[in-house]
This record gives sequence, structure tokens and C-alpha cells, in this order.
Amino acid sequence: MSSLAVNSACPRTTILKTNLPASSPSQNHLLAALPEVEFNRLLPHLELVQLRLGDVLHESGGKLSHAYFPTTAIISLHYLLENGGSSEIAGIGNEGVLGVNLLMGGDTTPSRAVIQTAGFAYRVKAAVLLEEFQRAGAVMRLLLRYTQALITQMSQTSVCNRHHSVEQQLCRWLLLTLDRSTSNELTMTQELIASMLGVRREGVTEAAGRLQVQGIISYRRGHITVLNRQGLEKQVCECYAVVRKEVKRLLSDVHQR
Amino acid sequence: MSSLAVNSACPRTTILKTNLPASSPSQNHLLAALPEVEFNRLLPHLELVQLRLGDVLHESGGKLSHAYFPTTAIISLHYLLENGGSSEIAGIGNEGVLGVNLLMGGDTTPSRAVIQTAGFAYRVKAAVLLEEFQRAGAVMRLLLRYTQALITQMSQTSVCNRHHSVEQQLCRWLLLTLDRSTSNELTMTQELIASMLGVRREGVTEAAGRLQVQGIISYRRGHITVLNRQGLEKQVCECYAVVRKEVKRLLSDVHQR
DNA sequence: GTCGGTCTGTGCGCTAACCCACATACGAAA
DNA sequence: TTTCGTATGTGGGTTAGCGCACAGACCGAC
Repeated sequence: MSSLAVNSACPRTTILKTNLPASSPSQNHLLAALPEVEFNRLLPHLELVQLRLGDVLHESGGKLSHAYFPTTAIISLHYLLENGGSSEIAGIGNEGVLGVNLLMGGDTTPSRAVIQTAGFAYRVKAAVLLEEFQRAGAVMRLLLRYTQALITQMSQTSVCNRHHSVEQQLCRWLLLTLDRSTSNELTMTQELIASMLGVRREGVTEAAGRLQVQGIISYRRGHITVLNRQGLEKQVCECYAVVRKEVKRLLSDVHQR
Repeated sequence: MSSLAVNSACPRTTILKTNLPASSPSQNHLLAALPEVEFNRLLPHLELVQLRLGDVLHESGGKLSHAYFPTTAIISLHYLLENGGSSEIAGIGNEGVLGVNLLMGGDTTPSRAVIQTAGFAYRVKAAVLLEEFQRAGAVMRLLLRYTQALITQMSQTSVCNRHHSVEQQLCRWLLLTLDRSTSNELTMTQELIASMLGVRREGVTEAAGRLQVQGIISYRRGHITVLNRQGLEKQVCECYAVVRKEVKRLLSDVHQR
């Protein structure tokens, strides 16, 4: 059955010693939401890394040495089943961080973290973030709130899986990905999307074909361009709005309290 | 479409001033895992309550005034969709606690908490638990670990929804419920199970019928008796084992560190 | 350019689960 | 004991999505 193209089990992430001009930690919403003191304390530990499509940051049950705060990259949390089936349980973009489980005391999770969209992320050693977390201050509060947002995303995805059509799920997925992207063109094969949604590739082909006929998207080999965002929003199930709203609610007033 | 029978929007929980002889806070595994100091600090704030089938502890978006540590009761976290569909995203029994979201800073969640099996729970005021949590000690560590276990349960349920048959999911659900029960007879209609699994009632009837023919379960109006646990374990998908293992891993060595 | 790998389109048959409708049977309350 | 609400059994038509197979088409590498 379908499985993601994987560049390597051990990610050969590129570490950039000199920050790119266009890249700044505050492109990540969580980092940006930190009070100055905490932000500055974390800053020297942040390391810009380039993540390539298909890189695996951790396998199921694998340990994560760092937490990753994506800026332009998008990370996908996947589950693989024994029968070869797979599903994304949540996506992580510039609104979030990979590695909340590091803070929960369990070290590993049964999920797998794969790069769904190539790009950049800032990473920080697990121990450093854990130490910050244990100060029980702004970093902890922020990360806990984000964890709740993540839980909401996972839950809603779960219900959506059960009750909504492939086409609706595709719309949801496109919108969520779009929100995390800098452009309206996604580098993404239908095969890959199918493995995210946990459906057949052909099912994606058909659904995408219908969206293309309506002029909502256009695509060519490995690229999808969203032409009409409103069109997607009209077709999508409520699951998208629930997740959006909850992320906004949980992470907007974070400076208060 | 199917919806749970609900006794009241505002739960009329029975508060017992005198503890029942058979009831002790340490019947809840989380409470039992607390070091003596923390346990004793929490003890005077614990209030035994009786929860009846169908009671709603919080609606979607509703606030929770207390956290609940079930002893014999089982709580189900549900999502309802606009089209009437619903699914359970996680169950909470004597291994856990309802209300981790209280600690995350978000107060509410888009889920609904319903009593799936009548029984008892100890509850504690949100503020009290929050204060304990913020000491960043054993209570926090334990609850964070439990949160991770809950996340695993939700994720695995999500994938299971997508890729496994109704019959396999029924087996998973029965085993998980059995683990949280004191007897092998569950008070539970097929209608209710259907709304948990997010499938049609008829689908449950058929799957349950097949299990009964095999002598694995027997049932009558509103009651299911598990006759052969091994039989269930033989038919169930891997999802059950993953959840079990992860709960065990995360909550067994909790006294250490 | 051309070659080859891989991505996409399409057409089948198939099955699980859906929706609807109604028959039956249980069991708690009158 | 009877009654009635509700739980369960069953059947038939429908459909979304699956699995497989293969054709075509793109695009990057050589």
C-alpha cells in the first residue's frame, strides 16, 4: 500500500551557520508569541535547519533529539498500520512546534514525523526546551496551549475521517496546508496527499479533478495551485473552521495571563 | 441521526457525603500513583460523586468546573458534527482523568464529555488541581504523562476509524471498556456503541451478532457479556495493543524520576 | 533530444457500510 | 398480566471508496 517517499531514516538536515536574510525565528507564531525575556533566553539555542520533502524527523517509537519550530516547512504526524495503511493525525506548520511529547515525559510517541512541505525550521535541543518548560512560565503556558490546539486538530481529523467525503477532506487538508504556506502553490503529489488522508491515490485524483473542473484549483505533476480559496471554503466541511477557530482562540491571547 | 440519550444538560450528580466502604480514591490509577505527600494534599479536596449513564459533564465548548477521576465510572469524549454524525475520540476510566484541558489554559474544548458507564468518580475543583499542577511537581508530571497517553489513544482511534472494519473496532472498543470495568458485563445498548464508534446501529448489530455466534460475547437488551476475552483479542486490530502498551509505558514508571 | 521513472487518468468489478423500512421481541412500569 | 416504549433483527437498494490493471503524459536526467 501507499507509503511516503522517505529520503532517509536518519534525516540529513542541512544546518545553516549563517541565518538567511529572509529567515527569522519570529516567523514561527509560537516563538513570536513569547515575551521578550523568554524569547531572548531561547534565541542563542535556536538553530536554523533546512528540511527536505520526505525527511523523517522521527519514526514511530523513535526519540526526538530536538524540538522543531517550523517557519516555512510543514511537518506531518503520521501513523502507519501493520496492513500498510496510514493516516496523518495532525500537521504542524509555522503555527506550532514538533516535540510537545518531549515535555510530557514520555520521550517517544507511536507516530512518525515526516516533512510534508520542504522549508525551514528552527530547532532547539530537547533538554534546553525542557528546562525552559520546567520554569513553569510563559514557555510552559504557551506550549500547553499549543498542545491543546493540537489535540483539537487530531480529534477533529478523526471525526472528519469517519463522517466526511474524500472531497471534503481534501478541501480541509488544502486549506490547512495553505494557511501554513507562503504561496498558493503547493509542491505535492496526489500520492502523497492520499497517504495523508489515508485514502487511495485514485480517490484523490477524482476529487482533485472535480475541484479543477470547477476552477478552484489547478495542478500539474507534483504541484497544486489554489486559484480560488473561497471556492474551497464553500465546499469544505465544518472541521476546518473548528480547527482554525480553536487555534486562534488558544494562541491569540497568549500574552495575557 | 443517532445521538446519545442525555439525562440532563446540567448533570445532577449525586454527591455522597459519606464515602462508601467499597470506594477509595486509590481505585483511580492516577491518584494511586501519586506520592504520599501530593496524595494527602489532594485528599481533602476529593469529592465522591455518582455518575449516571448519559450524564453530560460538559458540552462542546462548555466549561468544566471540576476534574473527574473515575473509579468505576467510564467517561466518553465525543465530537458531534453538524450533520448529526458523532464519534468518540477517547474514553476515560479508572486509568485517567477528565479535565486535562483545564490545565492547558484553554478552559474549554470542542468535545463533549458523556458518561458511558454509570459509576463513581472523585472530583476536585478545577482551581485546586490547577494550583497543584502549577507546583510543577509530581502531579504535573503525572498529568502530563497521562495527557500523552490520551493523545495516543485519540490518534490510534483516528487511524482505526479509517482503516479497520466495524467488527475490529467493536472488538477494540469492548476490550478498552472491559479494561476499565469491574465486571465482564457491560450495560450498553448497541445504539450507544454505534454512536461511540461513529457507525450505524445496524452495523453494530451485525458485528455483535457475528461475535455472539462465535461464543465470544452474549447479549440481551442493553447488556453485553464478554464470555471469551481471548476471542476478542484474537480478532482485534493492533490498535488496542498500541493504546494499552502506551498507557502502561507512560504510567507505570511514574514514581521514578 | 530521448529516455525512463513516476505521476496522473480511467475503467472495471467488488465490498463494506450506508439509508430506509419494518418486523419482532424484550422488559420495566402500570 | 398487559402494555408500550425501546432495543434488536433483517432485508433490499444504493453508494463511496477499494483493489487492480493499464494507458498516457509529464519532466528531469543523461
